[in-house]
Amino acid sequence: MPSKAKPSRAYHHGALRDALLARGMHLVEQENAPSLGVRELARDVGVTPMAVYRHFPDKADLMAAVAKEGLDKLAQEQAHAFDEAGGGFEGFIASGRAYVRFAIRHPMLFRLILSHAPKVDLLHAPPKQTPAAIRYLRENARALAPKGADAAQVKLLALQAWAQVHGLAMLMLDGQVPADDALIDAVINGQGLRS
Amino acid sequence: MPSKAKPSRAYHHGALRDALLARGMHLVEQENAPSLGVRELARDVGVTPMAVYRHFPDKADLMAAVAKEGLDKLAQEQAHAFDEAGGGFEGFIASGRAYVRFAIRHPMLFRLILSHAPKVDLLHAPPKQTPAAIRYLRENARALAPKGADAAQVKLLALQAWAQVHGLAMLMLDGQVPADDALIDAVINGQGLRS
DNA sequence: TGTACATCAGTGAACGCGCGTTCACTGATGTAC
DNA sequence: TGTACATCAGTGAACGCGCGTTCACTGATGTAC
Repeated sequence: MPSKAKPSRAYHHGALRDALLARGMHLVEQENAPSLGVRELARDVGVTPMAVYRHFPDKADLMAAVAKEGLDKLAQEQAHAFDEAGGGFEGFIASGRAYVRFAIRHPMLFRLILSHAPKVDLLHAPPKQTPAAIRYLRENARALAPKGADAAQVKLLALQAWAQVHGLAMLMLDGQVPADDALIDAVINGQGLRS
Repeated sequence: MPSKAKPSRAYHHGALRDALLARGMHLVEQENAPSLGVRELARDVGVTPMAVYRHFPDKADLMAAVAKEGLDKLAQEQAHAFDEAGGGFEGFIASGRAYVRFAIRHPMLFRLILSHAPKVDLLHAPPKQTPAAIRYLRENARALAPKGADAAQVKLLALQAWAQVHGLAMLMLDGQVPADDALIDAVINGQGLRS
């Protein structure tokens, strides 16, 4: 009883959409290729390339969806690191370290997030429109800003912190700086190296 | 008098190599595509794709050559900004600003430099092996480090400065932060925004 | 409860594209005798 | 000084690949009467 033609409708109710996103996340977390392909993803899920187009208008839209999930995951990991460190300044440092480590562990996803996630004007966008990761960064900056700092100063502090960890992450991703945990700590908390 | 077959040997003595590099730089400075293609470059220079392979073993080697030139150019612009600002701390700030502006003005070249230029371990490589841009960064850090700082602390300071400006550059390139001159200054010199 | 039919998520084949790279070649240049 | 020849920088055509996307279709599912 050979089944030449596979039965269609293996997924119901947008379940294939979920599967595409889940496998997409998985691939993008594991690989370090320049980009995730529509055909590649379809192959991985076990479906025709065209099936993807039932759920996403085009490749860019699919990428944006994966990037959004990735951004949420990054925010979660940062929040977790913050809590585990007991919050406060130590928590802030820990969340920065989590950011860099996330980038190193998932280079392709990290780049995807930066290139495809919704752009946010950190300095002017209202809180409602910012993704969790950014809102989180801002809140931390506000809590740690010197007393009497105005809103603009807080936002600038947040941006400086972001630029610092982001730059370190990118330099390590591009192999310009060794991806060394001790080095991450040293750069982020500003203390000199012990060696 | 139609000339069907173009005369070969239009370039002499590695002149085509120079032309390829020059036009490659030009293209890579102007465009913002993900990558420069062998065929694209050959087309631009007015030569068969295969002619490129007389001078470069493969695409990666060609890219590395362009990246190296780009890195030198970046270093020159930084040095120029440093001198124009009168050196010292102001010069250091100015060279950081020049770094970010270079990235914004030449996104593709900047990315190419980061991905294809020779990797350098900023913290451990001997000066002879470091490109001018990195040596320059180190010298600045040394000059500005607090008195009594040891070598490791100076190198860490250099890395922190690099991460700061590099992160800002990347965030602006990816559209996560507006590419605003006032913002660059504010982030780099650490003062609060005036607005 | 049974039947007719619209919906819609999938298939399978193909298009057109540009890429990096290979192969065999051509014809001008420089050199040795 | 003239001729024979090796060198070598280019040409032109083709290969094989994977991509995003189109088109026409099929067949199972859910719904209305």
